[in-house]
Amino acid sequence: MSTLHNTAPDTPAGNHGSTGVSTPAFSPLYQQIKGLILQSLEAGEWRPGELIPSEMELAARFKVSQGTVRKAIDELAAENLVMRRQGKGTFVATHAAQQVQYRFLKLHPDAGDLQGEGRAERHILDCRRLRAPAEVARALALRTGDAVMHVRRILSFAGIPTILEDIWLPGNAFKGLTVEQMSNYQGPTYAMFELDYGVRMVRADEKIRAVLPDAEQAQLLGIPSTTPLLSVERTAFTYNDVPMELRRGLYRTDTHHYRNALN
Amino acid sequence: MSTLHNTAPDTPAGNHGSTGVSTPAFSPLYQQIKGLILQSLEAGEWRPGELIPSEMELAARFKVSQGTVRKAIDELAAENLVMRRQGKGTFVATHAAQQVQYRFLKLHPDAGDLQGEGRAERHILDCRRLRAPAEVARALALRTGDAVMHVRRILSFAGIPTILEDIWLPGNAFKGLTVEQMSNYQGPTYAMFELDYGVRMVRADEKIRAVLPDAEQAQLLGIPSTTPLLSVERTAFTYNDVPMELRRGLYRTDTHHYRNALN
DNA sequence: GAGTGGTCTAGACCACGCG
DNA sequence: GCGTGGTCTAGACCACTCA
Repeated sequence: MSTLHNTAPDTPAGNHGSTGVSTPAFSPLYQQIKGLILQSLEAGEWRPGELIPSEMELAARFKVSQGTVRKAIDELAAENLVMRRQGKGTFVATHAAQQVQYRFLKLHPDAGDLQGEGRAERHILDCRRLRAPAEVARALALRTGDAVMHVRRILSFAGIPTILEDIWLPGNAFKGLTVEQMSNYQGPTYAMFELDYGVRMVRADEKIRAVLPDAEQAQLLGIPSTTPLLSVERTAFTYNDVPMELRRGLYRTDTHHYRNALN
Repeated sequence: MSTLHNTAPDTPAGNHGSTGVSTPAFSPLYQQIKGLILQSLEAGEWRPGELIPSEMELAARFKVSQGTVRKAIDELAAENLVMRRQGKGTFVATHAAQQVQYRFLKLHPDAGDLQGEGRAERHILDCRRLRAPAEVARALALRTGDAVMHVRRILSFAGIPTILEDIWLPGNAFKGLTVEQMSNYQGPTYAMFELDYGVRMVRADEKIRAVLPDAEQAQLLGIPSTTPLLSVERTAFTYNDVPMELRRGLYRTDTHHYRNALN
């Protein structure tokens, strides 16, 4: 029963690696519990949108107090991996959830507090399997030449083409992705990834630059190639910091802006 | 002793406004404690960088358990208003702290993992008092024509002018700001604001666009006016969401990029 | 009314920093 | 060795949801 306590005399559970100790690496119980819950999430024991066991149940399963499970879940909730709802339970987070749709999209219309404003219309230009260029392979932790899926699409708001996006996905995980799939699914693309491919994007990094479009890009967006655009290069990760998507967006910022909250 | 408990029969402390009740507005004890600590922070009872009373002391002061104070401080720490250090105590956050310097600056060199890389050299172009244009007044919650301080400066990295920045500050709070002050202070400008004006920036919002510089801007940065730049418009707030700075930066993104973490 | 998350308490013990 | 924040527990009660 004490395999988790690293204060236990014989079977400490901390990271007592057999390697030369460089860090004490004390890990509190609730962190270990968090790790176990995380494993279950990765393994798909509970799927996106589903209810996970109650705090009491988990406490019983792991032989710790409710408070300890609570603190573990607190952190998972802070990282948007689960969502708590008082009176109902704790749910596995999903991009399909109404409250957090388009969580990663930071482009907002300048005026419109009418953020509903009619969701983006998507126009898929291309969707094909190809060999990963060096840069894409690096971002996705693949080898150059490995199979990747590539999607190119345009997002329009109120009929105005606003975002030109290139998306690269690991070929293995996204085998068989089609234009129809990208077009027809209602709601966030990331929700479709969860549903159809069991891949849940958990966090992302973005690198932002100001650029001028080349002739093709300008033409696709219907703007002169002297209009400066935001280049947003996003790497999205699943559990365990595994990169699962590289996305390069060109954003028009004459009617929209990228909004960021600094804390 | 029970003025804080809104479960107390007679003197509930919740937001029982005399206005028509639209929200139950139940507010847990730890939130109320957080509010009280916040008041002390605003009032300057403890100054940036200073140690605040221990959890036990605060628990005694507010007549609650340590755990409740703890949860209040947890939230303050999560919002970067205080910093905990095990074994030492809890400190009022400051932009002068080594660990969080330039917390709001998201522009990073492309290659240099050498993030030390020699801090920015500042070149102050201008610093004068003037009457607030409409747009500035709106952002700072002033009236058009109210006095504001305006600073224009260039930040260079490795000798290359990279950021052209215009800063507007409320004239009242920043009376007497000089070029020398802006130039001479070593370390973050926000740390100087804390030290010399008792104004601590707590959070900020940024609106980002891609733009082309006008002739003057291009000349100041030493680039052709066909080079697209990042326009970063920041509103920074002190306690209580009071806006205290409007800043408009033009960032070169040929050698640097704006980095953002999406959670 | 039963079940879930949320709050609050009191007490014990641990890890850390410093004199 | 003391004081600080950090962890863990056990138990009571509150707020919310739903049948």
